[in-house]
Amino acid sequence: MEVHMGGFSSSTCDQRSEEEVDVRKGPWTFEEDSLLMNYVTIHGEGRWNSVARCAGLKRTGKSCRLRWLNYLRPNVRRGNITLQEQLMILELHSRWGNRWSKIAQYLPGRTDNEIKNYWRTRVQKQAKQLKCDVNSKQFRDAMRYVWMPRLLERIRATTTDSSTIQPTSNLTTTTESTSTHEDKSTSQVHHSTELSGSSWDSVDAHVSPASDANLDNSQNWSELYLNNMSGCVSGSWDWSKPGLDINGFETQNNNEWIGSDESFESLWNDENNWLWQQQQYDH
DNA sequence: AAAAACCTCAACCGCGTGTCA
DNA sequence: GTGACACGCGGTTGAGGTTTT
Repeated sequence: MEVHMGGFSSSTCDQRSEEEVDVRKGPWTFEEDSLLMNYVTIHGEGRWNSVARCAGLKRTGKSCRLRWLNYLRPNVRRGNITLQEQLMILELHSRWGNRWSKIAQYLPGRTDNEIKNYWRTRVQKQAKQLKCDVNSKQFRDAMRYVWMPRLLERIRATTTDSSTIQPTSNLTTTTESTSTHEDKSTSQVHHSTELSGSSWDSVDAHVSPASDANLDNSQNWSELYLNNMSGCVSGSWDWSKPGLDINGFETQNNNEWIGSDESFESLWNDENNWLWQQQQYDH
């Protein structure tokens, strides 16, 4: 379906749209990237079908939009998902499910596509290895009471300034009282995962998505979030709160993103062992 | 060294929603 | 109110890279 809308309607655009018949698919070339980058830099985002035509690209508007958002857009973060980001993904997914774009709002520079891929390749793989559904209570509990506390500990270990992260004592206790304590797990997990649609909306109203303007605040932003998370996974988090109170994060000082990815793989290996042992124990 | 299996992630697709004439 | 179109989202695919056998 070829669309001829207003927007960037110049004579050259009109001419091109008449000539255009074939649409390119597949990986983008350097030349295409350059064309799109230059055009959007000058004219701005939006009207993607027009962008495709006027920039001289034989691509669909959709394809241009996706390429821009996931790759060319400034401040796109690439590379391994950090421990902090993993933790946030787990937590936010427990609240919102597969609302990737929503989750991505709280991970500056990360795209919904990246988060979605992370979830599918890493998290769902874990569930598969445990032979349980990713949405099952068993797996959710494992995430909340084993995996997330472990992540927090890892984060603490890699954080030079530990003053903003709570002591591990809480976490250790939590880890030791994992899914064998059914009642405790149940009450908390249910609070986090069985919110009604309207509750979700009220959560939205209390949380400020990270914007391009505060990308550089990511360290303190994540640290403050993690402070909340420490309470959350250790059981001291008050689930009756309407949402994450992270509005203030946006006013924090600028700092580099903390943590490293060096223990990323070992974390997963550790986690495999933890979860596997947990499952064996439960059985 | 080569083949097979597995993993990652960029990109596509279909659908729902918003906007505008 | 309705239709056409743009946009955004989530699910899915498959090429290419990596690891295992």
